[in-house]
Amino acid sequence: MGIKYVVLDLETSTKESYGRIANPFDKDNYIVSMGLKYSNGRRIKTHISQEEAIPEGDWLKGVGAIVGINLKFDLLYLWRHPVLVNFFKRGGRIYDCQYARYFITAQQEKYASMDSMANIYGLPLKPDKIKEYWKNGIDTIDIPKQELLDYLDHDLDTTEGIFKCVAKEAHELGMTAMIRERMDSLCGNIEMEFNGLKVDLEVAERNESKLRKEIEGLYRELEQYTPQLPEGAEFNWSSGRQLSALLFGGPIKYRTREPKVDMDGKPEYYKKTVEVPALDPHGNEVRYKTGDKKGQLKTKKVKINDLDRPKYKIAQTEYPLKGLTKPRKEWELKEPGFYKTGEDVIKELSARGIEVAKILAKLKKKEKDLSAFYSSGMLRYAQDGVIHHTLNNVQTDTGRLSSSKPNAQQIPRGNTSDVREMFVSHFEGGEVAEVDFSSLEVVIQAWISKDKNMIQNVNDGVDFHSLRLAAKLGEDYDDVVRKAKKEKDPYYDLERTKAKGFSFQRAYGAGAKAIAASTGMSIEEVEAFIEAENRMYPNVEKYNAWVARQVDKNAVETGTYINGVPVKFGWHKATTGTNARYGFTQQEAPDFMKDRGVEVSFSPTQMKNYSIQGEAGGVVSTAVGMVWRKFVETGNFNNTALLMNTVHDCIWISLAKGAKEYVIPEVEKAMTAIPERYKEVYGVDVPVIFRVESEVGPNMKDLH
DNA sequence: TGGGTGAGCGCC
DNA sequence: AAAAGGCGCTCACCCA
Repeated sequence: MGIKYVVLDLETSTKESYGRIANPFDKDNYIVSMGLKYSNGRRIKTHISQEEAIPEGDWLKGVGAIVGINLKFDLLYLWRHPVLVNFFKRGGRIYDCQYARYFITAQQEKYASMDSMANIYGLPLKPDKIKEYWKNGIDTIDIPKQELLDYLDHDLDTTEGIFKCVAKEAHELGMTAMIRERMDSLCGNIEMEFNGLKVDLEVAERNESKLRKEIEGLYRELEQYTPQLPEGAEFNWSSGRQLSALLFGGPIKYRTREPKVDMDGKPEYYKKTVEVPALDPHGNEVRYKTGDKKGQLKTKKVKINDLDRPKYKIAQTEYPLKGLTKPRKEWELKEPGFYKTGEDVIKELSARGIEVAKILAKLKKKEKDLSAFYSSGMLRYAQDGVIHHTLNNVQTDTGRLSSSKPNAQQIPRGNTSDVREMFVSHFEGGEVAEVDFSSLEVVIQAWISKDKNMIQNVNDGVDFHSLRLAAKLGEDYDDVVRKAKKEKDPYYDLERTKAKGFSFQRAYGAGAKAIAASTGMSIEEVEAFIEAENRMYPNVEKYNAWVARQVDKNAVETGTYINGVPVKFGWHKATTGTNARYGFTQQEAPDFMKDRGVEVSFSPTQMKNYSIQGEAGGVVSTAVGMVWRKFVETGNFNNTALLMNTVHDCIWISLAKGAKEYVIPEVEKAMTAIPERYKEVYGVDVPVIFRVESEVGPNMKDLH
């Protein structure tokens, strides 16, 4: 008879490094105590002071699932332990109560703690005493053994209690299957963090110094444009406000150090202590008459002004600049008199023929790369040439992952910078790969809206940008594709690019005005696109309206207020069979709504977007889970491949030489098997096809 | 000096 | 008629 589950909890040393508390990748951290509570009631507790921290033998024998809270933390300490590896190999699963709680609350409860959940479910809270030890900087190892083990017992019992409550709630909400899928995906994420991103430090260093030289060159070009400022002020090209003043006129604020003077106008100094001869009342030196120091000069200590260290005061001074051109009104910042100096603004100024703007455009991109992605940024997380990023699984409103310390989901794309060149294979002479879902958001939009035409178009593999253009122009799709893509007819090429901009923003729920503003199209032109879109895919609008109705129907007051009006929270369920939920909190209404007496409202753009983003996240999550299982089953393809990262619609893999031949097809097979998987897990028919594109290369920049 | 905020920008 | 979605990081700037 198998054991249904075991509750797992570790107490570890708590050294923080590389942005991680109790960093599992730090050689100095270790397991102090390990607790296991099996569903049959048996317990195992260890303590490093008396035995091995990890029990002997197969402590997961016959176990179905490991239960815990924020299991990623504990499992990273045990990730390559043979007992755990074998457990997964024979189909073992995990159940992270924090992750489950996140989903049953429509992603509203992020990082739910044991205490917060114990509170909700009426279970005993953690004893404060142990927390006090940690708070006072006591190492885990120095906490009295029995106290720590009692604490561990408490955690095991409470976790088990929480598990039962969360699982019950999930079941009642029809979310058991979805949560089960997500747990395999979480394992995939743990594997990715464990392996991390492998960095070629030589390439990193080379590219960084190249970038520094380029930036220096651009600064030299900027010199002739640097305004003359008074003594003590230095113009800072990376300050938005100073740039605004240079371009559009305004004050340069700067600090000066001025000598501090006393009430009489005399300069003040820091004091120093000196020894001076002690004098008798007549002003003569005094010598010791007896004792060890007999005959020596008597001295005393006095404080005098240290003339080397005058006191300064910091004064805030302003110097006005005339400006080079007129700003647009819409560029104005909250702080009056200052204007945006971002990419869009710089672009327009370049178009106006302002030379300095052209240099600035290049400089900004390079400075961003340097500060965010090289030694002062992302690269400082490299531990022995590996960046162990954190994939946050309980962070977003939509159920997507986020990444931090560092954020490995915002590394510049290969065509815009060299940053990706430093990311290489974990295997000597190996390769890296990125496998993407093709146009995932459009596929999901078609699926969740159940729009027949859109589904048809997705499955036919049409070029949506050309199709949208064709619909707008009232021309034949095939003609447009030919002219825009094959013949590269300048007009059609440009128009298709515009349609592309439209597509992305439409997926985010943007309105005509916003799309017009950012694409440079006229409002009429955008509206023509929207009309064509609504004619082609009528169900999308219907779906959006349905979402809004559901959210309204499920709305309850939150207990908070905006301008005295109660704020509501509403939600809707996914239409894909996952039973995922998407939650929305009312926000302060825009002015035109307020004019009609509406103070707070749900954001239509959020309501249009969350389920697209979230269900896409669900698909990727399922894929990561399946792919991870394949890696487990094959022992990382006999140790020739490693999962590295995932970025919303793709998976990154490290490959040994030659491994792509057998690894990539398996990954593609798993990712394109979403319909079969959803049928099996949720019992639903998925109407859309999932396509993937794989790219392989020596590094993440040069992929083909 | 350290925390919070806004702007800007990297990814999807 | 009317609302451009989700993240995390760095910098400048302000304030305590």
